Amino acid sequence: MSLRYALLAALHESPATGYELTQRFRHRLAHVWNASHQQIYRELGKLHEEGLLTMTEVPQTEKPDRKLYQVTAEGEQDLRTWLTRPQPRPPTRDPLLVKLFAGDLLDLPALRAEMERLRMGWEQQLQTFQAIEQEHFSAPETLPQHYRMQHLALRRGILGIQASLRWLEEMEETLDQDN
Amino acid sequence: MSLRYALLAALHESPATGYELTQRFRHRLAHVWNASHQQIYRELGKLHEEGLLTMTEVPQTEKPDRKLYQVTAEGEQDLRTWLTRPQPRPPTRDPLLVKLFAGDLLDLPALRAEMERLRMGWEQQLQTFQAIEQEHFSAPETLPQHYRMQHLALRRGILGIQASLRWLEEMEETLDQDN
DNA sequence: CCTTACATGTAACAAGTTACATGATTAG
DNA sequence: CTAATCATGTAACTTGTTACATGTAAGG
Repeated sequence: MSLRYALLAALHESPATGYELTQRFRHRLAHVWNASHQQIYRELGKLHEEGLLTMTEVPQTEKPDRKLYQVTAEGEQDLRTWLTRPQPRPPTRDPLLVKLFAGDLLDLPALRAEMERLRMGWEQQLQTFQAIEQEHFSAPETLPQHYRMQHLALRRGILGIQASLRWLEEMEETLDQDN
Repeated sequence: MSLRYALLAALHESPATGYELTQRFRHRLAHVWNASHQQIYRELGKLHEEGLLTMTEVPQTEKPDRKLYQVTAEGEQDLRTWLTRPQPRPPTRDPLLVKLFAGDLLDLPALRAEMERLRMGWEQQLQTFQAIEQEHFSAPETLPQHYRMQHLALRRGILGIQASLRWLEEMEETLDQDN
């Protein structure tokens, strides 16, 4: 349900094509809402049908035409209404934690390898996030509300990853004791 | 895909009915893998068809018969194999973070109210988790591996919530500056 | 030569949600 | 009288994933 509102919010920031939105979701929105290009194109189609978006075809030579979407007044109103409604918090579904419940069936070397891969991934993502923070949000007080809110979303990502890394350390300690 | 393995792991711990599994998922597995009773019954049916579980009907008077499921050798092997394969980390999809990207359309009073509700929910869950930790995991070194792994999953939940609460504080500060 | 970026999709399937259905017993 | 616990499900729908499809241009 939230995908449509994520799209409306992203398009409210600035009009875009499905392709551009896919990039935004992959990069700036990776720590907020995940969506593949298939989902995005499908949802854009629906939103357009329902009159929440306008679509303008921008012809190109030698490439498929770009389809530029913008939020309509109705779309903005829909988003506004959604924003006032309390949203459920996302359910937890983590395959790695599932593994921990398999007890003695666990393959410890494989688990350690997986943890190591995870750690590298998280550390890299943390660096990316911190670089963005330095570049765009180094003086938060001076920023307009719009950007401060985005900064808060990024902070969430950073704090989450830091907690994950601390947890990994705890895990490694426990596994070392076990041996 | 992981739901089936969560079920196999839970049933490996001890055989159970769909109803009992639903309770476990709601309580002990809430911070690991979420699933509703409909999903659980459906998946148990499939797993049984595929021969990964055996099912024994236990007659009861005046109530529907209980269907007790147990993992077969094949099921255990399937779980073992899955455990050695690296799993993707769960994608992020958080409606509250989506809201932060709506910029000037955000309804700040509604946001504050939502944060307050969230905070209460998290604090309560944290207390629950910490109570479980004290009761079952106060001397982690002395526990068998099986329980130590479950403790690690719980630690993940605790660290995650603590990070969430710290983030909420940051948010409140920012909103207060804004006014 | 191969991959990445650009730019759009369709089709089939798997997973997750919401609503509905039944029926006894116990606790407040 | 009402709600919760026990115990099972079906049906319809929405969301998310995976695989396939097309075609150019630029960079290493």
